[in-house]
Amino acid sequence: MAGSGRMYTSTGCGGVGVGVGVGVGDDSSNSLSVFIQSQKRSCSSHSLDASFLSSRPSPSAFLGSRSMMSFEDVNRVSGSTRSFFRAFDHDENGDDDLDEYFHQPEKKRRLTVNQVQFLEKSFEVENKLEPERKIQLAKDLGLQPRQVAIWFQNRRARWKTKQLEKDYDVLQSSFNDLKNDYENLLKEKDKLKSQVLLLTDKLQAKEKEGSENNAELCVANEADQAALSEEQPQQKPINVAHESVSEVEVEVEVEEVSKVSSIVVGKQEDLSSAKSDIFDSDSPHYADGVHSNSLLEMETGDSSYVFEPDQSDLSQDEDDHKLIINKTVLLPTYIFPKLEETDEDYSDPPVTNSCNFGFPIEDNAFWSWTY
DNA sequence: TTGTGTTTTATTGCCTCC
DNA sequence: GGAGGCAATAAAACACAA
Repeated sequence: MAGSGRMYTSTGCGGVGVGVGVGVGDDSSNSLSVFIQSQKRSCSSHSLDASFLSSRPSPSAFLGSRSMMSFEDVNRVSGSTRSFFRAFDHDENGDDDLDEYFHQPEKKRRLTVNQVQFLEKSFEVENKLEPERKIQLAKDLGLQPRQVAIWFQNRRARWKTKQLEKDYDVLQSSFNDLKNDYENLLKEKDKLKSQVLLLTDKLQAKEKEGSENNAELCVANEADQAALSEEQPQQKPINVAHESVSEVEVEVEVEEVSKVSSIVVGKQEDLSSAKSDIFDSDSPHYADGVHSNSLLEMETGDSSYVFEPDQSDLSQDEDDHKLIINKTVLLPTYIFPKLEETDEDYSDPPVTNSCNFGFPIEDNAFWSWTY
């Protein structure tokens, strides 16, 4: 044992190296040697070991036979007899062993099963030890108060370790869950990304087609305008104005599509950063189903991007002028209704609302990350 | 029986609280 | 300043495979 012991005089414990205290209690007539000799005569080697261990006949523990005998039923249930005390099983040199024992420095001895059970129960009630309880427990168990305090201290340390292991397991499993979610969302994102590219190509093709028609219309309008100007020179040509607006709007639409595309496609970094936010998923930020729309508004600067089922018909069998549609509905209908064509079946989600575009509500985190 | 890893008991030094 | 808690550590006791 390294160094000198810390002396706890106030608790009355002897600590290491206090000296052999023999029978100073109410049953002081029972000297240590008498006690041991009687045990040797009446007990098997095991019970001798048990009784001896339970009463902790260490130099510091033998401060009185009262504490020595106060704890009942001290059979040591488990444990081998490989301990130091096996020496007492040999009758022929028992006295020599006793002398040898008491000239040896203090040895550690484990508490009995019953002592430990008693302490465990007490620990369950309260894991901190007030002085009164410590004294009482020490009395009940035939231990030094200091031993009880040390046991509680070590027990608290073990409890803390176990608790940390539990916490670690919980965190580990929740991390794995979130990791799986994240990987699924990445896959989903890639799918959407390719869809956006496809639709952008489509849109550009339509735009090309539209401008060709516009050119034809312009030629026709010029002829009309010439005829009309002859009749009503003051009147402004309505069709021309209409068509010039159409051109502008087509441009606006293309810009908006690329804008939204970049929002969807260019959010790879956001997903990465969202990784670190995963651990804050309790935040209402991620539970807000409307949040995605709000973010989209912020990105586009247009509060009119409310993705509702669009009544506009963008099919090609309509007049080409139908291409020019209010931008408030054009983009969503170009991009999102096509989701129904994907492998994923969103047609019958478990829970949906008007803000999650038909995605299962639990997938809303995706939108929080993407937008 | 022995070597080795684990558990338990105990010590030490530092810190906080009263 | 003393009491008590905690982290780190030592060392004995114990379990178990070879």
